[in-house]
Amino acid sequence: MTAAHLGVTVSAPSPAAALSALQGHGLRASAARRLVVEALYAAGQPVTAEEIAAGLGGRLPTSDLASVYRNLETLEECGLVRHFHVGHGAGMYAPAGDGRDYLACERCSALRAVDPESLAPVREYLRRRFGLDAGFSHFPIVGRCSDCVQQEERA
Amino acid sequence: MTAAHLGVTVSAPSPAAALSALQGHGLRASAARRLVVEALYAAGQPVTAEEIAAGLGGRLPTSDLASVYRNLETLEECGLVRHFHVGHGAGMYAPAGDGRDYLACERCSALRAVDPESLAPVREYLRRRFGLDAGFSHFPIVGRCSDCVQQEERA
DNA sequence: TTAAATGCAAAGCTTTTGCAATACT
DNA sequence: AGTATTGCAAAAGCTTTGCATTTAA
Repeated sequence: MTAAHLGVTVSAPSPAAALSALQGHGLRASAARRLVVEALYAAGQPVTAEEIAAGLGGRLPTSDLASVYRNLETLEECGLVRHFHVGHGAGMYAPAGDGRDYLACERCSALRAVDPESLAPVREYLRRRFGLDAGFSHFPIVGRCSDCVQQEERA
Repeated sequence: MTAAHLGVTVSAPSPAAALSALQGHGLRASAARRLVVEALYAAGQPVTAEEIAAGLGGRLPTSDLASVYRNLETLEECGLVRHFHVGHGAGMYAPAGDGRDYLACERCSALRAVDPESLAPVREYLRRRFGLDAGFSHFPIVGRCSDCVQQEERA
């Protein structure tokens, strides 16, 4: 059972801290891993494995996509990374413990970061009414964002 | 712009009615289409394209998977079928206008049908607080069902 | 030194597409 | 008859896996 499977989240405040944490788990801080970690922090928002492998579009060195996936999985098992799924596209990855939840637009794919506390009433309602424990961290709420709703009203 | 794209839902009460509706759209009621429609109604719950193509595991004739996908799309464009996505797996298809929403368990994959009205407070909250128009019909709410929560508490 | 990690290639899974053959109207 | 639809095969998009080679500790 891994950290991620236990729901443990290790809030690493920086790439260096994340790599130290990795080594604390007996894992190596390889170049490929450094790249993944740096990309996640540099992006400032959730990114896909593909974007990481591409060095965030040139800002960082590139890496092999399969290795990126393997390293994201490793980092997630250590509680340093989390990922979630939105719509049909590729999975989105972010540093764990970023203290954010996301709302996704199914039309324009926009991601809106929100305070997890602001979803507490929803979680509470679902728990009480259905016994459903919805975290929204792995499968965020998907809908149409206000911009898209307005656009559709005009049309 | 198709019926489905307009958000129009044509509640066909039976396979025969659905096929009539199809013909009303100038489309043909082919054998392959009949199979898809009958499978959707016979299943009584959302099913995957693969399950339809397999004739619901022997209960019905089989069909080509690519044709099933094409026919599901056609039916959806006529407002006769809807589909939604749960977790990582394949898309789930059901007759449109079944008057149900679903809650999904991310652990055991169970689908729980609920009265759409029972999610109104959640929709209302999301709309007011975030301007998010969440229908939950294409991307249902995902969480851990009560059974799985209990199991985890014991462990 | 040596086990962990990488890079490449190939495969898996769901869904889509091209196209000649078929079947509905 | 004429066109919508089918079935098959191939490909696309995301992710995982096998394996020989490299590299961190």
